[in-house]
Amino acid sequence: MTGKVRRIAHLDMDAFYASVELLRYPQLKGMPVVIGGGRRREDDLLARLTAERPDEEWTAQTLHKIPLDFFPQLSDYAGRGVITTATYAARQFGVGSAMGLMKAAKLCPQAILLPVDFTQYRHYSQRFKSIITEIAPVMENRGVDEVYIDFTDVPGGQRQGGKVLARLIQKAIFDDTGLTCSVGVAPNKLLAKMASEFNKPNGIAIVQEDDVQTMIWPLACRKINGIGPKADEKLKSHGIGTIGQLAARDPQWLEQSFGKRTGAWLHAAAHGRDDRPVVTESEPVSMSRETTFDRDLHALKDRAELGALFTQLCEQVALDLQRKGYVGKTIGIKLRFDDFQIVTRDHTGTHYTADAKEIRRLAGLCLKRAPLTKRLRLLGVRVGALAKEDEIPAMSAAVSKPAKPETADDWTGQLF
DNA sequence: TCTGGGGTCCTAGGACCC
DNA sequence: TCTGGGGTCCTAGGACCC
Repeated sequence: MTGKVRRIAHLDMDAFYASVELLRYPQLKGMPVVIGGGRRREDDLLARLTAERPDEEWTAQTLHKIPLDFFPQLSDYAGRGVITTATYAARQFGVGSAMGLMKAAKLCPQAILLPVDFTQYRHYSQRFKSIITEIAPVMENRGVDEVYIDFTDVPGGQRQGGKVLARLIQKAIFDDTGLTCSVGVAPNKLLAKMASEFNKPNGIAIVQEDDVQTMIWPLACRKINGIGPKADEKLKSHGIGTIGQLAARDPQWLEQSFGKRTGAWLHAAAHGRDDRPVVTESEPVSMSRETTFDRDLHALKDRAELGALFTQLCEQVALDLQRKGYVGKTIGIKLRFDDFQIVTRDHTGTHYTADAKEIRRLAGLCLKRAPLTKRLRLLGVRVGALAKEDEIPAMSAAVSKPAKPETADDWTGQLF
């Protein structure tokens, strides 16, 4: 028997949000459907339902019972927002993730627009992940619909390069949830991630060390997880379009052009090298809440509205922290102006807190340091430098002194 | 009628300490 | 009256990912 080799899988649920919605509304099968529009859409829906079907009581918890004919077609929708997921039928029309709803409406006006229902998606997320860990315990979370799995020491994980185990997991997930996924198995996370895209949907792809030249080098650099639009553009400006072209460049030249660290990483990635482990546990670094307004707001003219929203965001972040048992030391704000410029301000305090009023007070101080001449499109509140509530570092043991009430006047009370 | 929300990590300069 | 490094923390911005 030959020795074990490292086998890492990347598993990606197919059109996850949309597929979960299809479980709820099977009659949508084969039809173009997009999910998106943000949370406010839920509120709008609830308001409409309450108005138009008053005989039933509608809350966020009963949202999943909304009759299908309540949802608009894209052509009837007027509002801000982007697509989170599109069904494969909708993708045929060229619509896809992160596309603005207005643009999508032009490409596929007949698509049904469903609001996001995170509660439901989280439920299915936990289900498919627990199925995986029962079979292969070393799993790393990559958001709600993706994981890495270490196949190396799992029984059967070496057979046919991982194909047998991948198929077993696929089947177990489908039998339990009715959802399909795509799996790539390779010597490391970098290659596994790329491989999982090869045979979507409901596919499996196996990449071996020797396959890098034939299977990876023809791909665009953008397929490397970590090369985004900016890096891709820069690579193209140097005549580098494919991973093979990147691999052919002198590593010294890469380090000179992209910086020591990035250059070395680019070189390694292009050769399919990556030794990052599969990490099963991690602590959160920050928690935040942000919201894009229905219309751009003015710091002074819309002061009351902004002040109320600001307080609400602080309360939501505080609740998130408390629910998960965290406290934080750095409080920050984020503003997006009407021209899409983003500004952040933060402040690291002397003690940890998860108290809404204290967060509100410190975020208010941050706000006073931010420029507020342009109209605002988005407002966010963030708490960072987190610690577990029951494991606060001894040096700064003082926790969340409740904020003084006088702070309430806030929203730029100082300005102008 | 362009462009969500929640994250992580990196960089770079300045403060401050030894 | 001159001129060090190294290390860490903080802040702001930006790239990138799901």
